[in-house]
Amino acid sequence: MADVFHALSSPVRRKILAMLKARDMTAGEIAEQLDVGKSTLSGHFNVLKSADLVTTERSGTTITYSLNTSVVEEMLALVAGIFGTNDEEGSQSNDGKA
Amino acid sequence: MADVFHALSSPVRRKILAMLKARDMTAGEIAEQLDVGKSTLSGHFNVLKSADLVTTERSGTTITYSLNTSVVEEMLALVAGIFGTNDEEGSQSNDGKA
DNA sequence: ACATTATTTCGGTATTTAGCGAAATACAGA
DNA sequence: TCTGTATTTCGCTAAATACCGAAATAATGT
Repeated sequence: MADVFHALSSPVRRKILAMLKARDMTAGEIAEQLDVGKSTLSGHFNVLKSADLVTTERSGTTITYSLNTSVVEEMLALVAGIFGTNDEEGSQSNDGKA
Repeated sequence: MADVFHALSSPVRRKILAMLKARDMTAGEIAEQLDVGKSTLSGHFNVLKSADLVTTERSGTTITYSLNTSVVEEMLALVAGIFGTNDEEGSQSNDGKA
């Protein structure tokens, strides 16, 4: 999952992850602390979910977000892949432009 | 340096890094293999240099790019900081939006 | 000084991203 | 079913990013 990097490239999203590291939180709680609109937050959550960095659990009307620490392993492996000595990155799919 | 993530978020840039892992290359060599314009490549190189992921060395008219593996350590530390158990990330500077 | 080669900067367009507020959806309780 | 609360989706705008080709810059050799 390469777009973990994209997910991590936003300061707002990194902040969300840092908050989630401390404890699970609902979207509303996070929105309050970050003075960013809830709709904007929702977009960030989608990015984080797509990257599999957070998991959600619904409890009534509220949805609680939790950090998915297991993905980090994959990410570190990916980084090690780029900078390490294996030869897997040649198959990283060309961008297919022109 | 947080924008290492931004630098790594582009598939083209990851590919450049993977190529550079194999051997040092000039901008022209990389441009040939990636079928992306040289001017575009130049932009990517700036991003990679800003993130300190590559170093350059001029030899006559050609500039050779090399991978700067030492930055990876910092990056992994940053990742560990977000997902680990220290409490440093609260100080990640608020985005100063509104 | 001129020509050649390598790389970058410049001007431009198209796509993506972040952000907002308002409306829509989802759920639970009365 | 209606109300209230929580979250997401829907236009929309502004800023950033990627891309190109052409022109400019840098370095070297003649």
